[in-house]
Amino acid sequence: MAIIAHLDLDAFFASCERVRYPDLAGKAIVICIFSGRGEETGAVSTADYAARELGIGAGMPIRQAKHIAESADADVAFLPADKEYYAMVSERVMSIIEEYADDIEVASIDEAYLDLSSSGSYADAVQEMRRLKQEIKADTGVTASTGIGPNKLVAKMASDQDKPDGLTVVTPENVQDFLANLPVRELYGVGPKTAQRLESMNVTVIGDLAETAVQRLIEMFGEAKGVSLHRKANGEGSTELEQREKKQLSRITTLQEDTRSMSDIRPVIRELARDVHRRLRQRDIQYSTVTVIVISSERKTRTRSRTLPAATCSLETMYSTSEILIDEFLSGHPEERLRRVGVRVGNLSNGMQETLDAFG
DNA sequence: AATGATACTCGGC
DNA sequence: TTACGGCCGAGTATCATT
Repeated sequence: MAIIAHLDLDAFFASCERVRYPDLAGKAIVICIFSGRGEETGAVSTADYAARELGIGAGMPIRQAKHIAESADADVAFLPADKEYYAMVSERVMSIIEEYADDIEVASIDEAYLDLSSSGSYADAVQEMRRLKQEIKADTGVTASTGIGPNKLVAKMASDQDKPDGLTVVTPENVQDFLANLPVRELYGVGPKTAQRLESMNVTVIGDLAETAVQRLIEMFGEAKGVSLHRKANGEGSTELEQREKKQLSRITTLQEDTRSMSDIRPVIRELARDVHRRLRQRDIQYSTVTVIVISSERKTRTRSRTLPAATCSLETMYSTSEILIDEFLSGHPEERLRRVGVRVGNLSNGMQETLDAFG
């Protein structure tokens, strides 16, 4: 039987900064993404646990977070996000994790799954994870919350139970009890909308969901989602770890001011495209879909995309396609001004696309 | 009707 | 009083093809 662990680095970006700047000891840390429009406009990316206690959280406007910090007369450091540095720390952590498992799945910059099946027992898997947590802390200074279970779903939900720096084990015989009393909202894949619809069916905890006839769930949510909810509520999940390949790459930014003028937007789009292109080259990847992301003055996000006849790595194609898509969007929305714009490429394939002219 | 590709939105972090 | 980023993958709607 499979034994799977999930590991989640605690308030990861904030932890990285604490490692880099030991003088921050005693202060709460808030990682910010500044929009560049004003001195302190932007949003919170990560709040460490001390900041969370004050009521500061991810997604919150920086101004609001600062207001909270001032009102509480708390000592809070607001630092700009440095993603490249966090990616370096993440790589070090992931390479430590690799030494502890036959196979790992890097799920994101701060999350990974481990296949610990060869540990033999849950007790041994627990010992392995204790040692792993210690080694990560000793080598990189960051802490992790971990969960162990019979599949990825249970392991991930277990790792959510005790944060920061926790370790929660759910053995196969404990899966039902573990899930039964948790609010449905905590089931991975249940957001506010699904939770509300479940509420209307008098389903409030995962145990209720597990007892609901799958047919009823299908009627409410459709075939795919109904079956998926039923399986998850019953603690069923995949034990297959995947070698994830990036499916898309994007850059998005906030414009200096709201505009619908192509002469303002074009240079920005080009800069974003150049950056996306640089990252594609680094990885020797080609793309065949270009998407532009636009956020209007009213904060409404929309996208327009186009799939090309063939994969390419051309920067010129990325420029021209994104400009056409932006143009089309503006023509279709003559009243709207844009606040933010982004460029995304998808349908990625590994390079090595030899030209086929030998056949032509 | 079934299948797969594409286009677009949503929400987690 | 309000305050508002930059990513990513999953989910869903829609379309083309058979």
